Amino acid sequence: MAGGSTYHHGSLHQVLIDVSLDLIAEHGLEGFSLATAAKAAGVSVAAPYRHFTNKAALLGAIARTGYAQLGEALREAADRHPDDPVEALLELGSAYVGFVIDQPALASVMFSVRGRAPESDAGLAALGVLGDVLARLEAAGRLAVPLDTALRATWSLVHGLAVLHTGGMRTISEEDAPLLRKQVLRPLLDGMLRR
Amino acid sequence: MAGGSTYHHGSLHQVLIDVSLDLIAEHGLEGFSLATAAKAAGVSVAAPYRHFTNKAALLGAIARTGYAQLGEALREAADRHPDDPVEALLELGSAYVGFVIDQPALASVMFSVRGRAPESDAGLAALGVLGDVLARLEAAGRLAVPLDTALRATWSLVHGLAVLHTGGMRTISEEDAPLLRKQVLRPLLDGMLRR
DNA sequence: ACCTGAACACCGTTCAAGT
DNA sequence: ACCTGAACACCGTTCAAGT
Repeated sequence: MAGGSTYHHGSLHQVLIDVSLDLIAEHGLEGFSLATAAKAAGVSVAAPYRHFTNKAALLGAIARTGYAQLGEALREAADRHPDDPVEALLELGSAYVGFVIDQPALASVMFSVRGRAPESDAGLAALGVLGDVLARLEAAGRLAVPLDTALRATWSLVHGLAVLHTGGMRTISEEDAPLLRKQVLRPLLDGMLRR
Repeated sequence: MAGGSTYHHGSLHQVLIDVSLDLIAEHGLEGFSLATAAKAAGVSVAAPYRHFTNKAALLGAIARTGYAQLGEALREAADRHPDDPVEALLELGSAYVGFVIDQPALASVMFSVRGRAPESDAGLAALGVLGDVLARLEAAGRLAVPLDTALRATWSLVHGLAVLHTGGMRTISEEDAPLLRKQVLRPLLDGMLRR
């Protein structure tokens, strides 16, 4: 009772997120339980309910941080080619696939289940980076299809690559990043562009 | 005891598969339990274990039937254009997306979790149809990238379209099948082809 | 957005026992 | 690839009670 008790450590919210990602990395999303997360955080099974309304809310919070990180990664990638939107688009695709491959646990939460995330602000912001690059292409008269179609097509392609990889399908792997660009992203996305 | 007792009805295996798909369609894969499937089939919770080693095995069996159906659908699609592999490829892509959109419960099982299915014979057979069409394109000197790269790229694109749609993202929907072909599949897959 | 302990309903799985 | 009933461990969630 005297002095700085750690009884309320005040950061359980974040601790639960961190600990959950570790557990999901180790046992997969299926094998993840709120009970083990609570135990790993050193609190009772009921404690998480002070910070998240339920298990789905915890996973939703994790997904939102994931989309924030993804958005940052995509923005950095796009900014690497401020005056060449075609290169920026390829960089974006590589970054998307790379993010998912580098953070499979986080990605599994982001991409799991019903409307988990792209509907969140962070999810929309991440997509917005792609939309901006495509808008630049459209402004330059280089889009051969409507902008929103281009967005969905691009997103689908990189999402499919990432998801099949995560699911154990050896699509194009980390070491093959240049191959991914040259043999997949460049030819397919080129098809969407006017020369 | 006399005559045709239905006590052992002998088809519990199939009944469980059917009933499970109904339940998954209604409550999603998350909300699906072996216990409710057993109840819906009119047997005790332990009965399914005579037919499937565990819940994962039941879902695996469902996934395999799904891949068999998908393979059939893809074969039919490809056969619609026996002498035009480019058209066959587009038809294949449409069929893949259409299958997932038409059977979301089945697709959610097929595409869930760890190595559920493409490793199965049925899964490989389904992919084989795509491989055959691409091999015809290669033989005609029309592939601009290696065959296995083309396979993974094509699969990724249609899988991404399907998966984002299932996840609630309005990609290109049922009514937009011609749009899907003209504005997504044709331009992007064209990029993979030599003219 | 405080944490614990106890409780409840539900689920996956096993096992002895019954046809 | 027989089915049931009972049991166990585990999990999500709630709630009264404690700091």
